[in-house]
Amino acid sequence: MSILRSPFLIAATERGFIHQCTDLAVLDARLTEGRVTAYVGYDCTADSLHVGSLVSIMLLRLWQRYGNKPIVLMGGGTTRIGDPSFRDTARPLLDDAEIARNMAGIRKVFTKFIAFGNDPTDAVMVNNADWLDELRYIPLLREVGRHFSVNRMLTQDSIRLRLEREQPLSFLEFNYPILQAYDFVELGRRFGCEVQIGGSDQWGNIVGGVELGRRMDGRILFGLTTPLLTTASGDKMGKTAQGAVWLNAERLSPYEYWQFWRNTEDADVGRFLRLFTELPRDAIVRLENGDINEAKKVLATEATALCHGREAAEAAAETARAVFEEGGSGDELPQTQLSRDVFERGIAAFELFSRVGLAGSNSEARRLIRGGGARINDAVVKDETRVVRLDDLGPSGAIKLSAGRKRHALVRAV
RNA sequence: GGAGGGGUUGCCGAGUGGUUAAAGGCAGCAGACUGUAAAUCUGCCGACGUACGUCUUCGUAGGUUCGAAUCCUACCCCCUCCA
Repeated sequence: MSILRSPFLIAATERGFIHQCTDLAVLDARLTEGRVTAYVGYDCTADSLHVGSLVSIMLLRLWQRYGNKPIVLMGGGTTRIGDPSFRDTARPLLDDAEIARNMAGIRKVFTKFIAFGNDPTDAVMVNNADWLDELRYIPLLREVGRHFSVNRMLTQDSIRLRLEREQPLSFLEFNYPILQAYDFVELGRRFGCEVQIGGSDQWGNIVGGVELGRRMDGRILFGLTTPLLTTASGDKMGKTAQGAVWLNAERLSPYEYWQFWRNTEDADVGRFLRLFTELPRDAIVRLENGDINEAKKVLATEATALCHGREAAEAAAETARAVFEEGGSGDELPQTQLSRDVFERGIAAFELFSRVGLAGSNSEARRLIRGGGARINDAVVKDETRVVRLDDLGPSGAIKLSAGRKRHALVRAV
């Protein structure tokens, strides 16, 4: 990584986006010549993406900001196969309806981060089902399959580890890398796409595409991978109390998203500011050298603004301030509405916690309360059968429930 | 098709007739300490029930037994080797 000249690669490197590149020097030269097209592919395994995908999304955004063209590839076809990379078990087979539904959800995420349209640097979104579905078997084997060495495929880490652990690998899954490689070739032909961006776990698949492009079309293609995101303590990033950190507001509210970033480990703050916000370098350096908790708030608000809009981010920040710094409450807390007669009749505390989702079951709610972790209107609940009634409603007409110090929710009677 | 090995609670992994809702580890939740951080310590960690308790779970379906994750039968799935 000596002397980079292209502004994009300089910025990407500086901000920590680059893990590996098939040929950094040549790509750098290529980027100084003019606009280049790159793609990232996403399989439609869920109806939203989560922060694990965010690094590549942010890199694609950076790519666009520096005057290059992004392609977002929806894996409508490859999702029907399932990427076996670094997994011990096959993905559950999704039917076409689910894939379509998931694709619609993922699409929404991208419009927040990438500008689509018809200008030269506007992004386009394509679906690999458009070409993969039409492939015929024998021609595919003859034109594409002959370029792949099974020996080599078996030695790729992404596959080898599965075999070494004696976990089943179906022929269906084994074909995934071939189809992903073919995607790259196809995008080269259709859009002049020269670069594939992906997570470091995609390295093998990406290199497969680069080589296939050279063999089939004599094209020079590039692969660029982003680092796998782990926290400073070594955990895979993106897990929270409720599960994955989704980018879709329907699955994870902006407030909860903000909270996720607010709880970043100290040691990760600088790294995350570079990757997940667009603050200039000197601003980040200033934050790093200042109050770490203030820096986390900035990180949370900036990252949330990119994903959910500035307004939602400010609202989340304000609620967080009210809740955590004043011990109060705020509009952005998760809210549940229960019918008024529930409170007229009275509802046991454990049931209430379970109903609003602060506990996964009545039993879990009981344990939470027995362990002293539950509070109603900031008062510790000592008896799990304590009955909650209308007069527990505060002046705002809501009851504030807390599970632990960080998880809060509001209940309203309607 | 043949031979051998294996399928245990979110994951890994003990357990070969009762005291086993099932060791241990990881993950998770809560408490303490803090700073909505990390590390550490403590408790919890199938469901339902105020509780004595009840129900469901050890690939599936039957069976033996007072009693089975543990024994028997059939079936399904996975791995390895052979054909």
